[in-house]
Amino acid sequence: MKNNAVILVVDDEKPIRNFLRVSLSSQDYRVIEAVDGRGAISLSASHIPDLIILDLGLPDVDGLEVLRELRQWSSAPVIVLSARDDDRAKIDALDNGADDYLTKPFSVGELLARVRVAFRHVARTVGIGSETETALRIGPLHLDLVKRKVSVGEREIHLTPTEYRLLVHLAQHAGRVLTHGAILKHVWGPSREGETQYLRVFMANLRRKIEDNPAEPRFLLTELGVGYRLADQDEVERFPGERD
Amino acid sequence: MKNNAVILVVDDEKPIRNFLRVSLSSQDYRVIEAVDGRGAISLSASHIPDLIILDLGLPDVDGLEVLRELRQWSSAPVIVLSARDDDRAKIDALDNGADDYLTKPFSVGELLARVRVAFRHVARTVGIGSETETALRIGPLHLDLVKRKVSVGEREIHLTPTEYRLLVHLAQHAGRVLTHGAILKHVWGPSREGETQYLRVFMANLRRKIEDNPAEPRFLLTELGVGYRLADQDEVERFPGERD
DNA sequence: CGCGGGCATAAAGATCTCGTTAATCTTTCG
DNA sequence: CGAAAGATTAACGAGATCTTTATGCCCGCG
Repeated sequence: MKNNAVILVVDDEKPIRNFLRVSLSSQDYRVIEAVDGRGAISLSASHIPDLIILDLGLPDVDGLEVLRELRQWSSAPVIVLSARDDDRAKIDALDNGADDYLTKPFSVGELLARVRVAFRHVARTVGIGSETETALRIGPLHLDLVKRKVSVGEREIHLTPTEYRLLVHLAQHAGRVLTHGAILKHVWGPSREGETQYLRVFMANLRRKIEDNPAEPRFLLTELGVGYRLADQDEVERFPGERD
Repeated sequence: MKNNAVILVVDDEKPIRNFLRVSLSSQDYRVIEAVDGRGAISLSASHIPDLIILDLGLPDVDGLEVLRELRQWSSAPVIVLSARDDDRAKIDALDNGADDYLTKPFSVGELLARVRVAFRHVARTVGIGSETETALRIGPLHLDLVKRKVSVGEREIHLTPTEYRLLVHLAQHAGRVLTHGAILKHVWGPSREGETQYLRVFMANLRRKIEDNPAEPRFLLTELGVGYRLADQDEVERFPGERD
């Protein structure tokens, strides 16, 4: 299966954008592009990229400002590119929410390696003890965050990008109730907070795909008037009937 | 505020170790040191550092080998230092489990900033996985505010949004008498203050759900002419008939 | 002994929320 | 370019929840 991760490239220089697009696409990343700060913010809000590559030298807004703005609601990793090689610039960027800092000119190989590191971090979830896992399991439901694959028991499930983001978000907070607003903000971006109807449609779709009996969900539970909750391990195990 | 994180510095050159020790200690990190690969592995195993700063040019073992070894069982972030500035070296290190790569000579400020980034990543992953303490317990009555779950003994109780708000409000003031007006204002908003009858209906519903014998409540006590009170720990532990 | 205030409970609407379907755009991909 | 997949929007029935009303109980007081 393809790597459906979406990467937002923010740079005002066309050659660099082209260069990055080609390099990233060749690794099966999906690339979207912005040429300035405002575009970066609005694209982030509308497309919810999984990673952002941000040139600090933007024509309209200060790159750091973009970074701070993004960090208000997005937790996607940000790799900063910059021509400036001085300490101050690096420290400022890193302390304002950047996850990495690369000085131009940089090599594609290094950039791709650092992108892989960033995704490794995202996929990292705490498992038993101090071991880290790149997968989530709730009873027979299994999410592989690296391969972006979902399965119930032995059955592999195909999810659309939005469905996947939604399920991962729920799974990372398994057992907890998430309000409609919180889910919408994280999965659809801050502009769609309030569009509860989206959520209902997607929950219905998800249930159809991962529940044996969508009318009586075992995993995707409704908290009426509040939001949704993915059952945690204990809850799922109480219902016999399927091996895992 | 003390920062008790333990950082393992692995470098064969004493001046660099000294330099790092001073820089890191000044930020209240606790520093332990190893001069070669074998020492690094054994110190990691015995002291379980929270972060590792690893020079790749070690006298005994190849740095990459150390990295791979560590990654078998440790998930502590590793920041690699190296004199080599070529792509191949960086990519190899990053793909073998390093979280960051700094070329010597580097600035303290940048190193510290990258250390902060690494800890930010750790904090995020453990934050999600760890259990939170926000729970209230009054005898067998248990409220988990994070999961939004209520149980009496082993029995889970389903509450409607309003019932839940009401119970939480009472529980947060367990043992104290709350007037009708105060409860109404908090749970329904200021406009409904005065509608005491609401409250009676909801108290009856709550009692039916959480009391063994709603006619002789153990938890939800009526203060005649004043308001209601949730029994505190001590009261509940006595036998129901024994009050007063 | 009857009365009235404060309370508990039940039950009948009224209202809100959810799940589902289906139609319509939009984007992706061959 | 056309087909297919995915996202958005609108509509509606079913069910849960909230509000309102009605009724009966307990108890102190005249």
